[in-house]
Amino acid sequence: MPREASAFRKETRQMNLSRSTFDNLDPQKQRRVLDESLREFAERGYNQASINRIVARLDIAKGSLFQYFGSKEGLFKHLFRKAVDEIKAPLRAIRDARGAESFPERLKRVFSASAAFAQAHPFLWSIYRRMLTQEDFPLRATLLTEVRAEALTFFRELVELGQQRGEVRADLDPALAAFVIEATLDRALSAQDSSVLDAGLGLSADADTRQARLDALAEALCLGFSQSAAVEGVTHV
Amino acid sequence: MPREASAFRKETRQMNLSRSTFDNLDPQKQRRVLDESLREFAERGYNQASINRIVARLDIAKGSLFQYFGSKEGLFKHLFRKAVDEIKAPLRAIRDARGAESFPERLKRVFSASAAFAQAHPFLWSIYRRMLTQEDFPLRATLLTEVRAEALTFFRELVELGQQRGEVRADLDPALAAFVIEATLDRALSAQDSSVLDAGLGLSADADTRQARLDALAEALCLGFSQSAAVEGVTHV
DNA sequence: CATAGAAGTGACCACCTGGTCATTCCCACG
DNA sequence: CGTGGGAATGACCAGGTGGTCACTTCTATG
Repeated sequence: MPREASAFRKETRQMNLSRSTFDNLDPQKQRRVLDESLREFAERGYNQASINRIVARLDIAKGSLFQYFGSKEGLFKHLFRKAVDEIKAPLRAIRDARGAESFPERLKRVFSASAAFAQAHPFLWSIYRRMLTQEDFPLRATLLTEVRAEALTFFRELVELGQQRGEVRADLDPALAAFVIEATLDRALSAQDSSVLDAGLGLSADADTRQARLDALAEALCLGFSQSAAVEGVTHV
Repeated sequence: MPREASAFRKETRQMNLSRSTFDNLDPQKQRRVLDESLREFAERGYNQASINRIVARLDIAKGSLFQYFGSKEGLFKHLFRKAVDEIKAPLRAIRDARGAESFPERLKRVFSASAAFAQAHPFLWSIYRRMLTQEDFPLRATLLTEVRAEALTFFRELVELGQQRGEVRADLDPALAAFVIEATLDRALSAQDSSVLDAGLGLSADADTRQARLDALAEALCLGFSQSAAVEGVTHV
């Protein structure tokens, strides 16, 4: 750590930017600190996460962490801000991937892309899920509204696009459909890490099975449960 | 509290059953203790729940609680056992409500009955949800296999019954449909207490709107998203 | 009334938490 | 070399936690 770290020090010194202590740190150290903290929050949730534990694992003085972020909450906010940005990017990528695919194909693609993201960034995903369900995070309302609105809007637009193409029932409420999609996807993603949540569906099994089950879920949402024409008269109003 | 309490004491003494201290208590006191503890666990989750706070609210010595239940975990398990029973009962009631209704009607009925239960027993519902998503409860695995398996089985049977009646597509995987139903319902019930989860759908609005939205959700699941026949060729394998 | 045995009590314990700050260390500069 | 100033440190703090236990209080009974 000495060589490059001191080189970086020199550089910052020369630029004489008086940023915060943490910003002046060797980027490698920054990453190490952030990664370990993220892991702790992801594994334990906000309240159970322990600064002492983080510091011990980093082999760093406790005072340092507080010098960097001011407080536990400050550390968490810093982490989360970064996470939100990292989550937004791939979501946008999927949205902007315009293709000639049909609505069901697109939906399947979104499902598997999301699953891949959740698996590639387990800590981010874990923190997001904890915030959704755990109530006592700082800034929960603000952050959640922000992220969730983005996700629901994304799904809504997907549905609306399908309607314009005539692939999705015109009388379907896009917001409602988005709600169902998000609920199903969320549970499916949770199930892939937890066989007890999976309950035998196969989402926590090997990659192929999982993929097949995700596709089947998307398809079930598209086709619906009902035997085509027969029931429509009964159910509609 | 003196009169009836001492009468109860006498009674237990006469039966000379040497049950646990807590069992010998005046039932009213038992209920008070259980209710307040349930509330604490529901509001804070297992780890954040504080024995000190419970005891203070009950105006009881801390030693007493530990005499009753041995430990924090003991108290929780006691609570939990009672809760599981109370959750199972209404589920069975709904299942056994046989009628001539069509599948979509039944599904709507299940949705609104569940919503009613969640509203009538907010503490039970809150603990159930916390355990579903929070990992660090004692007995979590037990709960999930016991209660959730029951719920999923229930939904699966509902779907299978619909298939026998020819109301539900025969090629639909009942377990998969149950998964979607449970995911949607769970999100809907969570949304009714939290406008941030609701995100404008109307589930956290007044009773009428909520009811309408729940019905609409059930209907969307039945009809599916796709424009009837057209898409089927594309999506199915 | 005396008493055994159960119920009730709260000071106390070890441990852990987030947070502080006087001090020391480090190193680029003049 | 000496020095200025940012980075690093860890003993220390007040407060909260689950849990203990020697003690008192109650009361149904002989």
